[in-house]
Amino acid sequence: MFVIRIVLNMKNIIKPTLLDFAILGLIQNQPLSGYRIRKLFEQTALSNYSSSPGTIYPALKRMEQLGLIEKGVIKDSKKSPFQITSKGISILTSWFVKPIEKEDVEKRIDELLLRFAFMETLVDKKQKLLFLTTFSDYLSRYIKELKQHYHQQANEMPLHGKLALQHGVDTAMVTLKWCKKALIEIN
Amino acid sequence: MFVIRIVLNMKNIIKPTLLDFAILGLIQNQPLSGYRIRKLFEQTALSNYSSSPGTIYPALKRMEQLGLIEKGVIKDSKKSPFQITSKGISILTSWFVKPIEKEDVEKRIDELLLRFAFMETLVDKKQKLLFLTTFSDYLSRYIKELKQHYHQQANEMPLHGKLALQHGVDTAMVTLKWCKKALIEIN
DNA sequence: GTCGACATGTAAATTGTTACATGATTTA
DNA sequence: TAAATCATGTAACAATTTACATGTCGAC
Repeated sequence: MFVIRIVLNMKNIIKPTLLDFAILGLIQNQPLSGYRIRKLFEQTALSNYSSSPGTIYPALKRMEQLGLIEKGVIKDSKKSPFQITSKGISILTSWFVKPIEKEDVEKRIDELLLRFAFMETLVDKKQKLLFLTTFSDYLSRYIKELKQHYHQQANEMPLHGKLALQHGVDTAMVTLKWCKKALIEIN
Repeated sequence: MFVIRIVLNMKNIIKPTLLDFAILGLIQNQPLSGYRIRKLFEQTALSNYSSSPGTIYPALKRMEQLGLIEKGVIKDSKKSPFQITSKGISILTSWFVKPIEKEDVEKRIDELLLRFAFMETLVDKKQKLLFLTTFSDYLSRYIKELKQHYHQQANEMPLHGKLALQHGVDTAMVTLKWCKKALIEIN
């Protein structure tokens, strides 16, 4: 039996990776060369993202082809660092304001933190507050779930399992506290 | 110019992925089918690891070929869940007792927690204590570094940058506290 | 007898890692 | 002038995601 597979590879749907967003976030304010980006990734430790050339340079090429970044020319210099395009800004902004989901809070805290870290200039105060309150709400619910799970299962769980789960609760709680703090600072 | 590239693809050096270790950890005590493993990954939420069939089944095949797991046969049942082999146990154990490095604490906390969560039965108390104390030590140093970084750079940092960094400090500190608690519980 | 859960897989595309390779410029 | 750092890439490989595909079994 023959199956004709129609691939809907819509080129207008751009789905950058976390690494792509991290790069976009870094260059949103000032142009940076691939090398500078790598160094920032190494140093700031904010990132789990690899800074190896085999990661950064292909990513830059990819994003240039997608029109998210472009090579800028600097007078009196042979350097041509990458700068963000308006398309890049719009993609980055829509990442910032994308509604937070349950799963984000349970599995992708890092991504949420990255979004927050870079959203300073591109979104307004209202959006920032919405981000933090939604984040808080999902965190509260998640913590409740974890605690419930703990109390129901604690008897049958091995010690190390309990402790690992406890770590999950602890970090979720401290993140919740952090949200409250951040809400105050933003105001 | 011709270059003869000698590829040292030593087959005796097995480097399982985190997903592999998570699976090994799950089946170390009881055999599980691929499906059961997937469900556990979905439910326990302990894991960021994907539970899609395209992830789990190839991983199981890989590990079976490496001799880390094998299909066990259950009487009165057509099911043949995977069980860990002695080779699997030894690989898993050496992962547990692998010395913790600075980078692990700074970038791979998740992996450390996973190691801890599964090491209960396969390593002795001394190793567990060593694990936690080393973890603590690196965490303390890391927190010091982060705080130093914060105080040096805080003036020039944008608000969101400061807050994100603060979150890093907060979670590192809560993890340190967790280590102390766990040390007491283990004793 | 259909729906949902159980159960296991494959294929293509994408991503990321590791290792190699090269050359310019600065600094000691 | 040698070493270190700046700077940019490629190639081979390994791993993951997404989507497709199939079949069984029990419940209602």
